[in-house]
Amino acid sequence: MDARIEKLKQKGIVLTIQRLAVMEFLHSSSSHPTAEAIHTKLKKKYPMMSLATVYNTLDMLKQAGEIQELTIGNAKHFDPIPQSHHHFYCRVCERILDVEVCCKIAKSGWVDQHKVEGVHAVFSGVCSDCHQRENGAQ
Amino acid sequence: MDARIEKLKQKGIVLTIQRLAVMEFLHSSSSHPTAEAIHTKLKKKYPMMSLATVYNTLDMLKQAGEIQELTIGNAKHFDPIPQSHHHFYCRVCERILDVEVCCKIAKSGWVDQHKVEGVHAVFSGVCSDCHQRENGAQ
DNA sequence: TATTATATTAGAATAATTCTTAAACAATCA
DNA sequence: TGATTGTTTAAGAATTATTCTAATATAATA
Repeated sequence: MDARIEKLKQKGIVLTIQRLAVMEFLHSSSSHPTAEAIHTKLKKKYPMMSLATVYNTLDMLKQAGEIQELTIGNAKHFDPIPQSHHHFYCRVCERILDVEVCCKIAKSGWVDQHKVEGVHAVFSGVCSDCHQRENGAQ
Repeated sequence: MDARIEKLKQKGIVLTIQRLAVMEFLHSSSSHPTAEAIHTKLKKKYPMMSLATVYNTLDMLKQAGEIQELTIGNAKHFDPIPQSHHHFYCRVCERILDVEVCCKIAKSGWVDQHKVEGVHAVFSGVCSDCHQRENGAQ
């Protein structure tokens, strides 16, 4: 966490309680929360925390290249890992999880004559936790 | 088009001018328009056409499995091909195009111990048209 | 500590989508 | 064909997610 704070300081970004709280929460969570979810959670600890501040902070972190925004389903989710990677949406627990796979097509640089600069895949199905819960006892 | 109309009739769906217009427009367009874009276009031919009707019709077609909804960027786009396939977003012309590739990872059925039921990839970069325009003359 | 610039809050504003309700329409039946 | 019935439409109200506004609070710096 300290390394991240240092990095933001060097970029000339003012560090506030609210900003640190949003950053810390994002990094402690593995399910890629929405702005609303972040606000709901943080309001318990910091009752004055405004939803607008959560949006502002997320936007600032995005601009600074510290996080990325994912549009999955109907909501915007925030991912503390800014590097491009793929995701898995579990239809049972509705969490969004990181997956570590590499798209060979994107790596080649071309798809159907189009020049590829990036790719984001969202897999969907049943995550390992939910699958184990459903089938493990049998 | 007639086959599609027949299919909807068999599903007990009432066919109206508005619904046919939305269907026809979607199938004639290759760039996966938003509800707003469909409405704007159709209003020229049918001035009474309501945006709510466009949304209703798209929702109905989605429920009927005739189209699919794509959330790409900040907007919802509609795709007349309901079968799962992947897309390419061109950052120059901002169109969304179909690409025909197969994800081997999804095909295997598993990713990082999660059970995969589907996958949707969005490639981004410069489409072949724009790339040719930019580099073709050199 | 005083200054200055930036961030925060609360609530207003906006945009996309959905809901509501009376009127219009399509399908069915007599 | 005409009446009936249930469904769809249009217009605008309502809702939801997000962004903007402006006064106050806070952080960094001198």
